[in-house]
Amino acid sequence: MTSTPGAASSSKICFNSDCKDLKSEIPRKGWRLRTGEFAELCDRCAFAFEEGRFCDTFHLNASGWRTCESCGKRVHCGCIVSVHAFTLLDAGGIECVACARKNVVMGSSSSWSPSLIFHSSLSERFKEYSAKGWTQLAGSGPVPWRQAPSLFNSPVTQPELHSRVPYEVDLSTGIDRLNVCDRLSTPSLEKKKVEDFSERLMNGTWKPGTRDIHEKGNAGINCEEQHNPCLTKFQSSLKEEPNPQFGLAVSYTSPDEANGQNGVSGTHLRPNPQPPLAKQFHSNLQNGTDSSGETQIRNGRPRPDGRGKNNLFPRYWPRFTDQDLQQITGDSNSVITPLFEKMLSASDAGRIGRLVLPKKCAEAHFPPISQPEGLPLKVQDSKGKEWIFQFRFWPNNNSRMYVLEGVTPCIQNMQVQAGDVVTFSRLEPGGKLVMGFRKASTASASDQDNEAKNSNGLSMHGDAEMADPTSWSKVDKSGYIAKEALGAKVAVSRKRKNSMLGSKSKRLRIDNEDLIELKLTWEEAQGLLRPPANHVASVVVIEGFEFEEYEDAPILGKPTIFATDNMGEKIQWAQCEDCFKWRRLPSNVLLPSKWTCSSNSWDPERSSCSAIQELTAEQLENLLPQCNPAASKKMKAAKQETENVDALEGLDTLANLAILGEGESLPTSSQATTKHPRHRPGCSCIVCIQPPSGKGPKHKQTCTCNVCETVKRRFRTLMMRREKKQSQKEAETTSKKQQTSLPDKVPDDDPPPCTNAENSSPKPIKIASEGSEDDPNRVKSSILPFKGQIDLNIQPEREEELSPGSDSGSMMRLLQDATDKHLRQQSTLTSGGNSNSEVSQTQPGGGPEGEKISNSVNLGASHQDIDRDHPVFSIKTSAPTSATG
DNA sequence: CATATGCATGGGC
DNA sequence: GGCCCATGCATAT
Repeated sequence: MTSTPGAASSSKICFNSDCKDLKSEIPRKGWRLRTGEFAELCDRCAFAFEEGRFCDTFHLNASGWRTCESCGKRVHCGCIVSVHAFTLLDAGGIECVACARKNVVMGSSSSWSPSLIFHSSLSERFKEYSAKGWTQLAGSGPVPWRQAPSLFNSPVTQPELHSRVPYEVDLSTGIDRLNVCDRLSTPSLEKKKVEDFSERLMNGTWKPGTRDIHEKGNAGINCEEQHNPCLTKFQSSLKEEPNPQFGLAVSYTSPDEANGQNGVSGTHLRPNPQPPLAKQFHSNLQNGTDSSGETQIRNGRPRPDGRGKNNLFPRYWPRFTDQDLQQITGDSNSVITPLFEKMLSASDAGRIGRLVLPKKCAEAHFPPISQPEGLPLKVQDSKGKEWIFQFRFWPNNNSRMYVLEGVTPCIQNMQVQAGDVVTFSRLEPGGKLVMGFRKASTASASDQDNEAKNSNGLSMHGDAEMADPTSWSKVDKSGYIAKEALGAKVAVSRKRKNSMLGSKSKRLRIDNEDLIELKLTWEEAQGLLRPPANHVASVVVIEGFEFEEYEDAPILGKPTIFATDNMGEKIQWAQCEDCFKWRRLPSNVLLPSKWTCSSNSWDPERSSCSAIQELTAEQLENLLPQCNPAASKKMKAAKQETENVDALEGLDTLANLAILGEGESLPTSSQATTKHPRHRPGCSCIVCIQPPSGKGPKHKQTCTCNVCETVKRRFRTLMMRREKKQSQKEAETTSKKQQTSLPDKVPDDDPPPCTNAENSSPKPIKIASEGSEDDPNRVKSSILPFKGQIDLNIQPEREEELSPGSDSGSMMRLLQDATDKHLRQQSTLTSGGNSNSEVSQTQPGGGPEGEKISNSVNLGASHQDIDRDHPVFSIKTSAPTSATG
């Protein structure tokens, strides 16, 4: 916040309206403002603030003072300055932060802060309260929304749990127990309370001076995590009320139905669709719902089954993007309230037409049903088209399994498939249930079409959006409003290589490396891979292509947006984890997955979250869409487009190679399906990996999306590396280059398949055996050589194995071809061209000789396969662990 | 036999 | 040990 200009810093006067002093020369940070900046104070005020005496000093006569229930300390609860100083208690009253900490019982408590209470826009919440019933299917008409009941009905009154209710809004009023999540038992009641609350805000408790208002505003919108430029936009898009001071996270729950179902924590918080909001939502859920939800006082009825947790798992937290919302709401004045979302499983997306609904979500957001047959539910999609599903449940053990039947048409219409996410929201007014979707990866319209129809690959992406700058930028997290429609642009091929895996192995365990490689999505890999710290990827230009080499295993880094500034200088934009502001950084900078402004050593003036963001929302919007194309920047090589193109097709294969570990490395917040064992981003489970149909649209060869670019880049790198090693090896093996024509295979080249050859010996795969499976093998062979060299490599072999017949095969082939070409050229250059070239043939079915030499060098070697007489068996088969090193 | 339906199973948390 | 839920699978159509 230093000298950065900004609302907060524009003035030279202390931000504290009650203080007329000049700011400290060295700006002193105060509380965080709505903009994300921090109030800049004079020394005195800053000191007071730091000492926690600010309110004592300046707000002494203001309303909002309350007493800590634990220590009796007086705490000002009516301003943004003090927003973090206390915690609202479930049972009413407040607790100072110090006491709250001591009493924190819930593990998740740490994730939220009292401020969260104020996060969401009030208007939103208000609307929430006024939610009506759902529109049910024909004839049924609006149905009274059921209360979210039972979850909170738990008779148990765990006092301890009550200790902290994030959502509780009780500004010393009678609203004490207004738990944001589920306090109101009836809409009307809720509304009333809300109004009451708002009224109070306007009146008594909160009536502050202008400054206060300002602060409040901050509190309402900004507190910790909302600093999104988009917020404003978002709000407007949602038609939020003009003065959303506080965001009451009150959820609306309807009276529980008689069927005894337990409502889940209900809708609880309705996060704003924005990233920040989403985050907030999460917090709320965790805290409010999860933690205290059960304990909340509800209307009573204990859950029959005694289950207490109603928390909607993170994986179901809505993470709508503005885009999503806008898409859904259109231009109407409607307000969309995200309810939950679910990543489609193979089953969901299959032909069966049954979409399993998370129990809690179903109970919380859908009309209560007491009979297994359930009832028809009318749902509108983002295009306004209405669908009628049968919302029902199956008795399952002592519980229920909720499903939406008849979703196939809709699923197909939306062109979503396993791995993609369907979202459910409520549109107000009207309470209409709206179903949206988010492709695991964005894809071009055409691709989408293909996907839908072919059901090609499952979306490997899972939550790829996180990783893919493109999609990623659209994610709530980014807080950036993407304009593209969902599903828009990039065509990321989602080939699921192992389509076969799915059906047979239930829950595939990804024990072997092969599978592991599939854990990351392209986007993820592309967006996150970075050279290891301290290791700038060396770039070698070969044949017009730049190859980045990582001496060490690449690491996962923070996705950034590469761009070129006005000066033509290459730069990259990174978003702060804390304030979500985008910061401009040198293009060559590698950021840790979690990066914040404070780490912005490249721009001291913006090394603080308080510093204004250089990019305007508009610019950002413009920038983001370019992500994909932008990715092309990385692609420096322009030459041989054609050939590359061929290679590109196989790039996806490489993409898989370039997969590190699981989503864990991904930005935590980005995990769409948090911890879901099966649907984690990058998850290689059947759902995530296997498309129902096993087919998937491919990216065009000319695609320049980030994913493709990355893949290409990696491919180049691999090639490069390989070349390098090869040349070294050659040099070593024979000083006589001439032999290159038949580069002796390096004796060692046949490292036991199982063992990874060392990098030192780039063992190209000599033979790719061909056999029937050649394609795969070939590919493998070609790829294998790289393996040891780059961690990214995974064993392509596996892929093949997994989905022999899948597209991967062709991709592999293409890749192989590309590789071969490349090698050929190389060999030609070095050895003057030889028979090697022929090797390049990637013919899958290649004849018996099918040996493929991935490396020009090995050509000879291949023949000599050590153990294998038959190319067919070559390495691959035997060695799961990539043989080569 | 193909598909739809409903419940059972079992892995993961 | 219980719950959730993806999928399996027997049965019905």
